[in-house]
Formats: sequence, structure tokens, C-alpha cells
Amino acid sequence: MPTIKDVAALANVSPSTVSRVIKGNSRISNSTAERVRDCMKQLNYYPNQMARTLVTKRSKTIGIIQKSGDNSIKQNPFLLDILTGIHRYSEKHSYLTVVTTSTTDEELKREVERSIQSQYIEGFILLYSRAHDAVEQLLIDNQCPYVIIGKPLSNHGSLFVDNDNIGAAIDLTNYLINKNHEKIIFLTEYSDYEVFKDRVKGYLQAMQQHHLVPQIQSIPLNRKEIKNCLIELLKSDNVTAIITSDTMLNMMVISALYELKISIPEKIKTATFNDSFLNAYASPPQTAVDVYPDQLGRMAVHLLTNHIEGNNDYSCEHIIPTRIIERSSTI
Amino acid sequence: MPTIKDVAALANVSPSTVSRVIKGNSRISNSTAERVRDCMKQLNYYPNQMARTLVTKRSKTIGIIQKSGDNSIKQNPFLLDILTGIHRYSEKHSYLTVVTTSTTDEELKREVERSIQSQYIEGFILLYSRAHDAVEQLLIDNQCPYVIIGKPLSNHGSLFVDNDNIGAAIDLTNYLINKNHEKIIFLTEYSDYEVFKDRVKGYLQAMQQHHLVPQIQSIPLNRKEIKNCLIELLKSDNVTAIITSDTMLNMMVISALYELKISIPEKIKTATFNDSFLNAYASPPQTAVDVYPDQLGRMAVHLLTNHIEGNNDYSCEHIIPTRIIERSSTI
DNA sequence: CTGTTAGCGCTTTCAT
DNA sequence: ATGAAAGCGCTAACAG
Repeated sequence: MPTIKDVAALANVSPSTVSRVIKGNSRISNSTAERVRDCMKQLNYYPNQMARTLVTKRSKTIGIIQKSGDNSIKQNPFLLDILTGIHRYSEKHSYLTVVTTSTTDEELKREVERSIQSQYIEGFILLYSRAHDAVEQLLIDNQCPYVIIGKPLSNHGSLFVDNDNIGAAIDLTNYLINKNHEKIIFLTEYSDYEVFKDRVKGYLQAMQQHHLVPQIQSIPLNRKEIKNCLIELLKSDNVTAIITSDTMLNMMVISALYELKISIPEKIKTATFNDSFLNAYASPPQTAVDVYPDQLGRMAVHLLTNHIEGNNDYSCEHIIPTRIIERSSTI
Repeated sequence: MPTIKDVAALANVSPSTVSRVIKGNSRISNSTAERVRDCMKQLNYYPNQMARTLVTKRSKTIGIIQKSGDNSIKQNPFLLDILTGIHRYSEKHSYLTVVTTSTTDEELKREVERSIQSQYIEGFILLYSRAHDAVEQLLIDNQCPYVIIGKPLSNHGSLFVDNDNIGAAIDLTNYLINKNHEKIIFLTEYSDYEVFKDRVKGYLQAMQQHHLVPQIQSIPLNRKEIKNCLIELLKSDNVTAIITSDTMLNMMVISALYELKISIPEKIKTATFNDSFLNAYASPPQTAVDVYPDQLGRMAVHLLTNHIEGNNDYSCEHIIPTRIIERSSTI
């Protein structure tokens, strides 16, 4: 591997001159700059990032923290779409991304701790929001720059980007109400994440505003329990529509409905949040709220890199809009 | 941020002694080692990875190369399960992973090029296998250590780990034949990846061995085309079972069947490859071949790190077994 | 068992 | 416009 010295020697200049050429310093004559660049090509030289980082203290690397859990949680297409947005936008700004995950919260914390200590991650993006989160506290304690994708909770003025989940839930509920549904139930998974709380809130608001009786049910992400729960819910009342708090839960619900031979949309309508291919290719395709995960990721990177680089730009919008994608499940 | 010198000063030893304590060198008296460790704690000291890498030339970082494509390709749970396996096992061996992806092949190549040039990735894992792949050629040209998850093609004696896809396809086909199916069709997506070729081969072998007429159809991953294709295939013949080459295609197929009001498993059985939650929570749950993606990832890391660290251990098994997970779609 | 010394490859004053 | 020199934080001979 050729070093900056090799290039310097070949070009008959000092290493500092080569260094200046690399970062496009203007005070270098065109002729030498040209010559140096030729030599770099000739030797197939590329600057060693480690060495550069060591002196500049700029690794151009951001850490992404997923919530812990098993595969089916982390493989939520919603999260993956955010990841894609982050990745794409980071690349454009020549930032590298490394993601941290774990099965348990404790392990996740340890992992994040490790990557803080290695001191080459310049900032973090937190892919979830939850009150009293140990990982966020870690970030605060270590004064790491970070941005949350989700609702900002701590009073540390943290950077964040989010959807208006209450509004989105109101919209989706109203959409069904406008189709003359009256008995609409809301299914949500057990969890203390903020998103779900907001969606419940929005549903409640919309139902109450139309003087309809809301019914909310928390269920674990588990085939059997979901099935039993549905049997219970559907036998007593004349439920005509189900809203689920997230696509993964919705997927399980429609799988259970299929088993129960309750056909969608004939007997019951279903709709959910976080659109993705999972909804487009479900049986039948599902109506869902698109939360523009790509944009969430993009904006998160934007905020974080701006903050890291000191050029704080607070003019940008932190709330990403949403829209309902209508599909067969509610038609 | 405290450095090794600060620790050394506080402990009244030289930096080299601290360095030795860090890497657990045995030739350090217990008393000083203890004292040094105390000082590290006291100062909240953690070694700077960059500096360490610069001198040792060991970054303990491996690069993962996904195939290019849009989200629905990269979010294939099969790939993500491999990723999880890689990640988990890397962590255990305190390796870091960074993944490279892109929408197009050209961009992917450029990205990989960049990460080779940055010279801090010690080896790569290629998540696909394809003949005449430009990215693999790049790895070869730059003499990067790498392992392929999939069929080894180049004659460079590359490390690899794979399933016996032909065998798996034979098994799955036989499973259906044993259930007295005779008209079984095989649907595969357009693509030049090796996995699919092998699965087709296995299907063919099994059908021919039982003197049944095979029927293979390539289709693009596209809702409309799949639907039309199914209409065509199902009207002419008395097809009783469909095998798809991958879960994503299968998902689209069952969505189309739902639309066509052809119920599974009553009118037709379906089965596919690469098991995941997508099959477990499909409508109805799908029979699928589990290829143990976690183990594929795990073994890939094992081979790669062994190779990087010079302790070549060729005794380990490179072919990961498979098994059929039976679910409602074929019952 | 421990200290001294010389770098790893790069950037960055400070000169000129 | 360019070079010399110092040093980022760490490790690795070589001494002793």
C-alpha cells in the first residue's frame, strides 16, 4: 500500500503538499497539483482513513441504534426503510454508518457503550423513542450528539424527527368512519414505545369526535393469543373494521382472520400503519398509512451531520407528513 | 478524553506498560497491572481504536456486501436473517461489521471500491453468488480476503458457505409428490443468481425421477404479471401444487391467488424456500424450506476471521443442512 | 518485569 | 506556493 510519502517522493514535493492536494487546498499551484494527482493515480494511492481520523478527530461515521428484540421486530420493513434512507443519505455525504442491535436491552446498552468508548463514532441515530430509556441516558451522559426518530421525551433539547402520529391515526380512523363504519376496533401490541401511544390517542380522538364508542385492545405478538383475542372480539359485537398499530401486528391479524375464515374486505375491513411491500403484497393488499420512512431517515442524517459539523440549521421541518394508501382491504 | 499517557502518568508507569496491561500481556506483575486498571477506571479511559488500528493494521472490521436492488429485494427476510447471524457472531469475536448496498450494480461496485480503498476493512462477506460478478472481481483484483454465501464459481479457490439447494429442492418436490401431487409447477423469478438455478435443477430431477412432467415458469416480481401468469397456468391444467423459488415471490403468488379466489390449501397447495416470519404469518401459513440463514452467516464469519487471522481451519463443514417446515399451505 | 525509542500515515502550525 | 517538523494515540522491538 503506497503512502503519502511515496506519492510525495515520486512527485518531488513534500508530504504536506500532497496532503493539501488531497483536501483541495487552494494555495497549491495548478501545475504541481496536477502532477501530484498523476502520481497518486500512478501509484494507485488512496489516503488511509485511520491515520487521517487519528489527527483530524473526524471519522465521518455515524452509529445507528435499533431497538432490541428478535428478528421479526428488527425486520420490520418500516425500520428497514428508515435504515435505507439513512444509508442512502449518509453515503451521499460520505458518511459511513454502523448499526448496533441486540436481543436484549441490557446487551444493547453494552454494545452502545462499547461503540461510544471506541471513540470513532461521531454521532448516533436512535430508531425509537421510549421514556426513561437507558441507552438514551448513556448518550446524554457521554455527551454524544444524537437524533431520535420518534417523539422527543427528555428535556435535553434533543434533536428529533417524527411523524404526526396522532394526526395520522385521526386521518385513518376518519377514513373508515367516512365509509360508514361505526364499530371500529383498535389493536395494538404490548409495548411502551411512544408511537403506539400516539396512534391510540389519535384513534380515540377521532372516535369521540364522532360520538362513536372506541375499543382498544393490547395484544402480544403471538399467533395463538391473537387468534383467541379475535374470536372473542368478533363474536360479541358487530365489528366491521380493525385498525392495527403496526404492519407486523396487522400481518398476524389477517393471517388469523384467514384461518377463522373471516374474509377481508367482505366481512371485515382492515387498515394499519407503516406502509411497505408487506402491505402491497398481503392477502389481500392492505390499506395503510405511509409514514415516508425514507424521509425520516434522510432528515435524521441531515440534522445529525449538521449538528456534528457545527452548522446548525434549525429551519428544516422535523415533522414528516403522512398519507393513506388505499388498497383492497378497505374497498 | 484521557489517553494512554494520562493513565501511565497517574499509575507511575510507562505507556508501554499500560499498553501491555490492556492486551493482557502476562509479563506484568499483578500489583502494577492492578494499579493500572484502577487508574483506567478512575480516568474512565478507553483505548482509541483508530490509533491502535493505525499501528497494528488490524481494524477488526468486516464488510458485508448485499446484492443491489430496491428495498423489497434487500428486505428479504432471508438476507436479513443471514445478516443477523453475521452480526451476532461478529460481535462475539469483537469484530465490527459495516454493510454496503446500492440500488444499481455499478453503484455497488463503486461503494465496495471505496471501502477497499479506505483500507480499514479486513475482509468481506458476499451475500450472493453470480457468475462474472464485477464486485467479486474487484475483491480478487485487490486481493481482499472474502467469503461467498452461495455457490463458489470463480476458480480462485474462494471460501464459501452454502446450502445444498439442489438437494433441498428435491426434498421439497418429493414431499409434494409423496402427497400424491402430480401436476406440480415451479415458479422462479427472472435472475442470474445461482441459488435459483440449483433449485430448478433439484425440482427437475425429482419430477423426472418420478416420471412426472415438470413445468417451470420464470416471472418478474410484479403483481400484474404474476396474476396473469397464474390465470394462464391454472386454467389449462389441473395444477394442484405450486413451488416458488423464494419467499418474496411466494408472497406475491399467494396474494394473487387470494385475489383470484383460489383458496390455499383447498384448491391448491403452495410451498417455497427460505423460511422466515413471512411464511409463519402468511395467509395461510406457508410450508417452506428452512435454510438456517443464521448458521450460514455464522459460518461465513468463522471462515473469514479464521482466514484473516491466519489460522486456517478447513475441517469445518461448508454446506449447511436444510429442513422442510410444514404448515397449513400444504395440509 | 518494565522503560525507552521509534514509528504507523496523516495533518497542521510555522516558517520561508 | 511549498517544506520542515511536531504530533494524533497507540504498539512493538530492543534494552535492561
